[in-house]
Amino acid sequence: MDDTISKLKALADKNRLRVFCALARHEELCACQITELLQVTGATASRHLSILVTAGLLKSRKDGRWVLFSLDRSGSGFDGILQWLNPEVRTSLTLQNDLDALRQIMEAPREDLCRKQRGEACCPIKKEGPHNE
Amino acid sequence: MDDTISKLKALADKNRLRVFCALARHEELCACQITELLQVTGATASRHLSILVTAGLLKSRKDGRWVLFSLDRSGSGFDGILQWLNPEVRTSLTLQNDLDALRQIMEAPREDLCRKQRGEACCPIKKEGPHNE
DNA sequence: TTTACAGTTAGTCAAGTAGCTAAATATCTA
DNA sequence: TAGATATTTAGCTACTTGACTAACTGTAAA
Repeated sequence: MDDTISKLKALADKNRLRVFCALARHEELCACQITELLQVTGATASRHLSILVTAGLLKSRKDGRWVLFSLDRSGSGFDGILQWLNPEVRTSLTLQNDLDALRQIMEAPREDLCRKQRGEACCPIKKEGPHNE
Repeated sequence: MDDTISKLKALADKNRLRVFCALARHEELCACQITELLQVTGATASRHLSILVTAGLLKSRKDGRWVLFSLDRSGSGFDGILQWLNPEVRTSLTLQNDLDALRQIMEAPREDLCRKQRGEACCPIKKEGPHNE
């Protein structure tokens, strides 16, 4: 039961749900891409990611100096989660905007993306747009 | 999306998850039965119930001086939630114990149950048992 | 072997939340 | 109507959590 509650808690946060849904559409994303998507500090993104990994919802692998995250589909009840959330991904404006943003984030090489993440904004990501729901 | 997060937040609490799972097996329960199940004050139970109702997971109806709660199956993605949680209900010791406790709680008439909920314990509910998981 | 940089961990703060008691709001019964 | 009782609301306290900055740990390139 504690396991289930961990999963629910992990998903019961807007930023973490955004990450999870983004990974339902993109096989793998690195930490800096997720940081860029959420528009939070790298530390904050890292914390969210570790919560999702600990809950058994994501898994990660190292690739040189990058860490790549993806859904961990092995967990029990995982299909139920996806079945529940899939309509959400299709209809939520926030999540749709995320997919648009991700498309642009992934166009830039990761090196460029991360270059000045702890300085000024680096990437010409179109912000704004219909974002209320 | 906020709607989904509300549901996730509502379920991401042990006591509320217990209530939800109890109602997945018993069509209707009144507030005092749930209070007895959770072993918290009536005020605390009421708070949890209102969170579940606000999230659209439960609905309630008045029956005289009692308020009866049941699952609100009309919400989008509700089946996904149940599909996710069903294995949990079958395997969690806590939830199995809850079902045992409920059987006894429902044997007593509600009047007896509630009579001294704000005094000493009223009902011979067998506590203890295998409760670790 | 420096230097740069991707990512994590530690520490802090503000906001949110679960529990309680006490008080308020129905509803039934004598 | 008065009193008992079922539930909710209000107010408090302790704990949790999401955000940040700063410091630390790898890894890769100059």
